Amino acid sequence: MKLKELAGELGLSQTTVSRALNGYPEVSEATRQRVLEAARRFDYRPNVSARRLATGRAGAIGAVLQTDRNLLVDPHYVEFLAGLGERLAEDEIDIVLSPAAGNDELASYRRIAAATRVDAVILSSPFLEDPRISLLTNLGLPFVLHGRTSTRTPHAWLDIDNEAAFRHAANHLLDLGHRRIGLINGHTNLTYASHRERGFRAALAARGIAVEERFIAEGNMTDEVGYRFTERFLNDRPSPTAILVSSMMMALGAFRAMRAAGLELGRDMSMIAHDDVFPFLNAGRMVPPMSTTRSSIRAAGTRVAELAIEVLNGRAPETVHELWPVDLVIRGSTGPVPKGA
Amino acid sequence: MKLKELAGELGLSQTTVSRALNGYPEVSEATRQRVLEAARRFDYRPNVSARRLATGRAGAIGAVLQTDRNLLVDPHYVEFLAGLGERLAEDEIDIVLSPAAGNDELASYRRIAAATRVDAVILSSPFLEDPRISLLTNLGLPFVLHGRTSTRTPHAWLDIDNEAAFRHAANHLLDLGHRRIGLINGHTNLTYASHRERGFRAALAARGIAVEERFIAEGNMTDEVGYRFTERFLNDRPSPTAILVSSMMMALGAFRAMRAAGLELGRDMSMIAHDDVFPFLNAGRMVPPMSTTRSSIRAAGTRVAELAIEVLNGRAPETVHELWPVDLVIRGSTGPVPKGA
DNA sequence: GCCATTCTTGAAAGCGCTTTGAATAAAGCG
DNA sequence: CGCTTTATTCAAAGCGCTTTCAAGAATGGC
Repeated sequence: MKLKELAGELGLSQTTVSRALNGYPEVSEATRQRVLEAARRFDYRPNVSARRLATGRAGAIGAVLQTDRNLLVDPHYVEFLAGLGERLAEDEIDIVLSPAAGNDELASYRRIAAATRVDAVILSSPFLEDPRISLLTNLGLPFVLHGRTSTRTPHAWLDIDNEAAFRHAANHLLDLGHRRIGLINGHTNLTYASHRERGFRAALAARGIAVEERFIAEGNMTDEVGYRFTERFLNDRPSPTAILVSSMMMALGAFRAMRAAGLELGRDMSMIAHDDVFPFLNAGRMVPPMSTTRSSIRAAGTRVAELAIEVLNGRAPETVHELWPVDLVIRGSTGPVPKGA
Repeated sequence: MKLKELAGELGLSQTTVSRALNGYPEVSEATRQRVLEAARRFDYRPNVSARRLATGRAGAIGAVLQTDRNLLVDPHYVEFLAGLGERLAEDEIDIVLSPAAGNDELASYRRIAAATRVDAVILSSPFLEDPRISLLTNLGLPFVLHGRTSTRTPHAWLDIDNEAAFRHAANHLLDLGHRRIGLINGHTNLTYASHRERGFRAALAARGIAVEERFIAEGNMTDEVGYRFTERFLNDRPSPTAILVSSMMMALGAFRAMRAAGLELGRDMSMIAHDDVFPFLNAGRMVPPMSTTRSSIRAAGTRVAELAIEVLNGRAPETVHELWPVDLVIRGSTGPVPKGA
């Protein structure tokens, strides 16, 4: 069933039917109802390609899957995508995934822009200096960034307040009496990791406590990396009495390392981890329950989708800035400094 | 730069230019070269929507993102997607992601079929009884299944030989003298998990060894679940001297649990885990190196993409069946039964 | 009751590409 | 050399939808 046929059935022109279906105002209400009813009855579905050709819109938003940069082909990103997709589906916008080999990443954005298969793209996990921003701006391909960069080019972004989150977390540990605090972070060329480190340092500095550089580590946000850094910290005497960790994955590894060292989390050592709120990884149900800085990455995805839609509808990208506060959730993995430590 | 303009520049018709670019034989080699050169020079990019409209193909393949079923929004699936996308990109086929709420999953496939935005879909992690197969068959939407079902409806699939993999793994443990062997599996309503259990049971049965049901467990393939089951196994005396584990994630948890119980992996206890070959989780570099049943899920994605393309090009889906053998890689996490166990 | 508005509707012209059917030029054959 | 094949090229007709431009019908003001 195509538009022409439907129009034929109704004894109307394609024009009118098209308008009725797409909610244009210059159609009488009676006609619109008649058209909608018929469309339902004949199960009419507009041909997407035809519509896209006619409107010049792709009806899709792009996301790049970093197949090489391990870091991003990870649960954090998937959760974010889930949120994104949920919202886009409401507006019948597809999310098309472009896998990109890490080294020619920019080339892949160029390809995306040239191919005109998407109306906008979503950027994630930016670097402090991220060439994608100016590239896309120059290419004229609309985008919304999840995170921030130090780039001056104005653009749309949504981010969580990583700096404040880690400042508060560190403050909490300081309040508990901890003085040797470790930080297991993501790679600090990534903005969020850099912001977290900044927050961490700020908290210590505010109390005149020197940061011990050997207790600051960065790496992929995986269990394994969490394990190794924690192990290293613990072999270094005097070792930290508390650590701040950038992801729950890393926290799992850290936890393992503590266990392996015969330490009990929450008693012998404290830990606060950043929790992106994965459905399959409940910080509150762990043993002991994990103290976290918490912000749903899925919710961020949903909102980013919304912002992208607004931008496509004409909202000026440079007016789109959202900075979300982050909850600090104190549970059993944090406690006072053990005696004699 | 559009086709018409390019043709104008060349003094050729659109027809000829189109054919030259698309590799049709009825163009002289000289002309083809001239056209290709000009296309490069003018950076000509065909408009995808136009091409899709003209060819009647969506130029996209669908994949459903289970946003509710925790299980699938997971690293395994992402790896698979990465492989899929890599291959599809070569043929300029988009992969469009549809997030689906778990309960109305079938509805979302119906929507996809109705929307005609994709030429085919990819199915993953099927259940033994999976209604999607007959649904899609009835809807006439081509698909390739990664995995198998017990459904009789003929269709295209690619799977790894999970049964043989776990049979071999169990056999290896039996050869080492183990008699109490545990199995930590994914949910057995999923085919692959069911096949693995079957392989496991077959191996024991072949040697006349009774399976101890309390050492068979299934759950989400996460670190946490691996931890809990292993802990449970170890508290049950006599406890298993070896376990078979369905994913590396679970294996990490199992490892943690052993550590916590003061057991050394590879000496006090043996473990073989299934390794989907994640770039960020190297079984060989763990301590001790993990013995695994190994099969790259990314490679499977690549091949599934290829098969999907073949199906779209006319290959009969019922002729598309691939069963991949699985490597058994013995490393340090397996050893003989400890004395006195 | 007349003319200017405001509503509704339609014919037709694209959107940029592929593909059919035809025409022309070159080549092959006896 | 005349005629059939074969190799190249092209004009034009879609693909199914949106949208411009125009026109007819209905409404309103005076």
